[in-house]
Amino acid sequence: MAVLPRSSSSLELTISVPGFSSSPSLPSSVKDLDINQVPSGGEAGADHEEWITASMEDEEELSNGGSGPPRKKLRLTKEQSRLLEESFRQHHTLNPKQKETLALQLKLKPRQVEVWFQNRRARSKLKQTEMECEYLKRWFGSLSEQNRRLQREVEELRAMKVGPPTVLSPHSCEPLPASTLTMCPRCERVTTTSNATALDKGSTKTTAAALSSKVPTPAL
DNA sequence: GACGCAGACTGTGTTACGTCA
DNA sequence: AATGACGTAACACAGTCTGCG
Repeated sequence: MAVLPRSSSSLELTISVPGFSSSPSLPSSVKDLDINQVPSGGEAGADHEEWITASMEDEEELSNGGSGPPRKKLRLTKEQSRLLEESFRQHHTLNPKQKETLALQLKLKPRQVEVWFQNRRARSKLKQTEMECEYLKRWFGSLSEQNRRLQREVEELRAMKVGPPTVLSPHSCEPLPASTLTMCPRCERVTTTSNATALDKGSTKTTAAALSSKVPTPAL
């Protein structure tokens, strides 16, 4: 049997939350979390996994005999789960040939392999969505805090009646009137109404704060 | 008994393919 | 021969049910 590669081409979600990179309050499950990682830890009854019910190979017609026996449920063995996970890491969908091969290998029915992959895809997606939700909540909190800081700074500057920040024009090396500086509300880039490049080397407190605190786009 | 996990099922939408007028 | 309508099978997905620990 071929040894499957460890590194996967599967879904990988790496999250770094601005301002939370080393926060002790940030659960390690959120930062750098790989949802494809098989949860480790002592599985209850680790080796007892057998078919909880009798093997289902020869009784697929029994389950729907009108008032037949209740739906039976198998429990995959650790080895079966491991192989399925490895396969899932390689590709999230199976073509009929792969499904058949895997089913033979696992001594399962192709339908069971198919169902397992369907569930695995669905639950991966669910986990990913939950993580993204959590991430966005934290990001929102970070941005809110940043917004408060900036508002406070603006208030302080207003209270001090500090003159507008001085920015040198890259062309003339003359100070630009700060009244031409604007903050784009959508992209949060500082621009000037008269010369958009004027701020490239801006060094005032306000602009430096605005630029250094610019939050990177989340890599989701 | 409540709860979460995971295997299984159901309903629906999409796509590919064959048939026929 | 080319084309569009139609039926069917296979598949993926979302939602749900349900057995089990």
